[in-house]
Amino acid sequence: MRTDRGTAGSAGPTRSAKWLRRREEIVDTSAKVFAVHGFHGTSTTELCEANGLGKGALYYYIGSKEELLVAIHDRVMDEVLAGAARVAETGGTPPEQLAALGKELLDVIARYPDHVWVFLHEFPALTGGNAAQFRARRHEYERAVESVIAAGVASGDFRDVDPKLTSRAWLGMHNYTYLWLKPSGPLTAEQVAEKFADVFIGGVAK
Amino acid sequence: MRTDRGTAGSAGPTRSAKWLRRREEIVDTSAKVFAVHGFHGTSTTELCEANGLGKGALYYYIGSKEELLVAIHDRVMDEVLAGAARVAETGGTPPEQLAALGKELLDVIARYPDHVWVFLHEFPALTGGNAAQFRARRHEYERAVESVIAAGVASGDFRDVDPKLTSRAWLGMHNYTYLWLKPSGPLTAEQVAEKFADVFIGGVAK
DNA sequence: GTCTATAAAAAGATAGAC
DNA sequence: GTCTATCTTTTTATAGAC
Repeated sequence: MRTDRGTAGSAGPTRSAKWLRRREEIVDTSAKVFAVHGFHGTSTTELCEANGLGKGALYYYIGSKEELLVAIHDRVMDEVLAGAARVAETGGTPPEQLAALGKELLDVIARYPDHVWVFLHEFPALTGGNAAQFRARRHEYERAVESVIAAGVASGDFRDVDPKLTSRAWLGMHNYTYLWLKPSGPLTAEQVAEKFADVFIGGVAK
Repeated sequence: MRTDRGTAGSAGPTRSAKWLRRREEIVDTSAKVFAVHGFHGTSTTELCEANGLGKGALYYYIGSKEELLVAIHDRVMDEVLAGAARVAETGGTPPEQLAALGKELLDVIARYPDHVWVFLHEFPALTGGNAAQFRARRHEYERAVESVIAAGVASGDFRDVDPKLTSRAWLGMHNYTYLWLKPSGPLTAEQVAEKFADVFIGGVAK
């Protein structure tokens, strides 16, 4: 499930476990800086300072600044899609699945606040194939949400709402928590997800 | 209600109506470019091309690139706060007021898609006093939404929900439409607002 | 008002020593 | 692996002609 583009995929040279670990650290630290100053607003010099490295050392781990952005996006999409897969595997009624999707999504947002911030703000900075691959994965997730809502309409659990429009409402409500949801609380991701499910599922219920 | 910082406020020189009109045009055109490439991702050279001006001419209308960003944020906040003021003036029950707030907000998002995109993505690029003033106005609006929800709880129209958390859910659902709501449709802002009100108000109703 | 030319600083990325 | 020095390009902004 985890993507490997730009790390140790079959295209590039094989790297040591130590190199891979250090690279992960660099990605996570850089996400924090990008979340504050933005992708284009962050210089490679700033990245070097944040990571405690010189230019040469930084570029020993990355091929370009954009590669960091790709890794951050992949991290988020890996986690989000894994959550959706767990929900699909567990099954349950459409209302149960929608509630479970909310819990999984807010869990990712709370665990990776910086990565998610970057993901939601800087995706237009991805270029070429990187942008295309990201769009495809984001679309895949959004379609999964839409499907659960459509299933709820079909089962009679939900009113006859428009699945696309309603999934967009649901996504907005949940994604927007990136602005204030923190792992430190006061509310946990699970508590927020439950309150959101009360409102949203109550609002679409027959 | 309209702010004047950086245009023809009492601090700077008085400008002709023609100069002010041209400046507004430049702000609107620049919003379009910022919405695509981001604030830091857009060079002044790009802004010159988009506006059909040379460097010298562009800087005849603006003091700095950030001044454009301020004007874009002010445009959005002016419109959003004016909408909230209209709702407060009209009055009505809390559910009616919340529905009216949704209509007003989506109307702004549909009429100023580029400005709103910039507003939601690039507000961290504002510096110093510009950032502080923006945060205050955004906060003022969010408190207005929160108050209507608190009033609904007090009146018994809504369940005993947490006004802060619930206002955040509402804001997310509505603000997130910036990604897909267009003046060209297929759905109008008003139609979307009605569907959203059905879900949200139904979900918090007693 | 708008232009061209240019200043002065900062950007992303690389080279080569250690 | 990490450093310093540097290359090349691009950046924001200004000067001064017209």
